[in-house]
Amino acid sequence: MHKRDSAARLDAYEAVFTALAHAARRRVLLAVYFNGGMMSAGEIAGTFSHAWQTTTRHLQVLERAGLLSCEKKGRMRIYRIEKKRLELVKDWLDHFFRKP
Amino acid sequence: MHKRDSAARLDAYEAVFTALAHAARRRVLLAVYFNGGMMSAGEIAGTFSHAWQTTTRHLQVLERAGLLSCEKKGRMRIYRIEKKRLELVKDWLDHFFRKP
DNA sequence: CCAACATTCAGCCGTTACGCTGAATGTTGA
DNA sequence: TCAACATTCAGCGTAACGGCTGAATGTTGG
Repeated sequence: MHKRDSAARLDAYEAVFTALAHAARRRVLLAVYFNGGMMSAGEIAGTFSHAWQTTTRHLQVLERAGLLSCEKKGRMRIYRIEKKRLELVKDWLDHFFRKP
Repeated sequence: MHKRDSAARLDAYEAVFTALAHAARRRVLLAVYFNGGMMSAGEIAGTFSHAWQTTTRHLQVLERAGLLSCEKKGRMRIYRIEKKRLELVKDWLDHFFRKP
């Protein structure tokens, strides 16, 4: 199980850091967070000037990375921020800041 | 000065998150850190299986992002980790974890 | 001075990222 | 039922990324 877990963790790092690499996706996370942690795809797309189809793809990247989860609510999709997943980044950083 | 500072900060985020987006570059930072914070380009390249010219480019990305600094020492180049710059990531994360 | 060495520079090349647009899907309200 | 709406899917072009290789640069020891 060790091997699997650490492999999974490596993939998780990969997904999370890749997701955070784009300014638009970082902005999405901030927007959702400061909107109370939940926002519909349309609201999110509305905060950007580029085509909402483009935002859709960013949302998918964030969801695949586990940084957003989404729930269908009628004809709209509500995205929720997954703060826990952001802690992966914290964990990685702690390699450098942890006291000996 | 406010405008300039915040613009610079945005660029800094961009550079840092982009640099961290690649597993090889994250590995470089960890390697340097656990080697006492300093390592020559050759030593770093030695920890990878791909051509060292490829590592060179990764090192440049990290240096441009301010995550590594480098000092010429004779015929070798010593890279030092810039922990302070890593704190930018911490700062960004704190948006989500700061107590109200 | 010169050969060996440490490293970078320049350019090729296949793959992926990200913007766009034009459908398609699925849901709601009248 | 049907039109309006919210959202995603599929495909296209361009630009960037990351691997490679073949030089070029600069430094050292003998």
